Amino acid sequence: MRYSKDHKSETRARIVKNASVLLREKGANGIGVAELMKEAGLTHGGFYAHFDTRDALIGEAFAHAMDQTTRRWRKRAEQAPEGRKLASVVNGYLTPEHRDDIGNGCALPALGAEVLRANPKTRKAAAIKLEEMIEMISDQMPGAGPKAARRDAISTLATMLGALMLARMAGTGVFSSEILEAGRQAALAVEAAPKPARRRVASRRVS
Amino acid sequence: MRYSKDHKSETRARIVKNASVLLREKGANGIGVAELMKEAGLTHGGFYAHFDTRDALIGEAFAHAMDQTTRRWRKRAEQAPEGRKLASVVNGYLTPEHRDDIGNGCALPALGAEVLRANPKTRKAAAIKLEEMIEMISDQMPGAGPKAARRDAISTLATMLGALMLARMAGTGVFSSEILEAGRQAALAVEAAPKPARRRVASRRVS
DNA sequence: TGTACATCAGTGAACGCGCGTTCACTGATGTAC
DNA sequence: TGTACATCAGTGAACGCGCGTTCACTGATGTAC
Repeated sequence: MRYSKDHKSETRARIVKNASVLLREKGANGIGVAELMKEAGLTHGGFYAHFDTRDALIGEAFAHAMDQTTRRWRKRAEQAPEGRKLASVVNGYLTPEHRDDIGNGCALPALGAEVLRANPKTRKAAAIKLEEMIEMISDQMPGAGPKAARRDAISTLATMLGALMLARMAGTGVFSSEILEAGRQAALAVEAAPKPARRRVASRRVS
Repeated sequence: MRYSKDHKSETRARIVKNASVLLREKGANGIGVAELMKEAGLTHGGFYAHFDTRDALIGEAFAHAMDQTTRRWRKRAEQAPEGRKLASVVNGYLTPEHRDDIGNGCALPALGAEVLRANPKTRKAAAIKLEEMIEMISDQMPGAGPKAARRDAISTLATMLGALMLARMAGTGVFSSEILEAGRQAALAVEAAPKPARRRVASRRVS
């Protein structure tokens, strides 16, 4: 072989990694093959030696972004002392730094709406990875049973993701900081609260 | 005039309204001028008699979607009995019907990520409309002072928006329903809880 | 060891298509007289 | 009332540009002998 043994697979991995950042920043329709290859130090023609279509790369970039997100949470939880694991994830999530770094940040707020417009295979893969994320958070949820832990993991994740999105929409000023803070308090309250038996909510009323 | 007195302004309003639906469904890069005009029963050439550029319409469509969302919440709150106003908004929000109707649904989950990529004027307008939304929810928040009401309004909105996004990512099955239910419980718990003085959360730790 | 050939990651010109935008034109209806 | 003209929302052909994709080619290096 003309290059190092796995030169090609390394190039491919680099393209996917770069694409997952650009995907989060600009959305699936915002990134072009030429730009992607340039980012990897190559020219556009070589793209099809690595991927069948642009869409195939997009799918891989989605998966990469979600896996990266889960991996980051897991690492953060592992490094935190017992009883502070979930708080560590939440506090690392709702920060100005994360708010301002969409490309390297959580896949959910950046790609949640995008993934719905992707092809069925990509959507299915994303749903499975979302399951994994919830399980990961659920594992860090203190007290109560596994059922309550899962339910709280879902709502905590929803609050985190929602607060980050709102904070981004609010810009970078005090309004945005206020949102981050409110989100942190709510997310941390779930685990911190000495839970009274949570009463069942009245049956849903559809408008 | 050849047509009814405000025929042109009605046509214009129709284009904006249709665009705001398509915008939520397909994203800003997913809708073309020709498609938009066809939707309004016209041909593409007439577009520029109504808008300077495609981007100008996108901006108006963003604003329309957000205003429509706020208006819907306000109406729902007004129709609910005292003490059930926020619950009415939450219960109308986290439903399978809303989950499955992105085009006519809340602007936040559909456009939150999109708006960040829009031009500064549109972003600024969105931030102001987000303020209005939070105030609207805050007005329905029972108990506590105005400061706590605002904080709770923000976190409730974050949970609602986040849960709807997660539910959409999860598809339409039991996993998705589970997310809607967990989100509803968490959002309703904020107002339902006989709030003990909520302790301040320990200082933020940035990772 | 040296030489001819094979391999293949990457190059860059070219193609076709979609889309935003322009523009000369249409035709229905209001207005002037 | 009737006729000529003005207005203007909407039409549809055309243009230019960007982008996904194709393809013949390059050139560096491994392999056969």
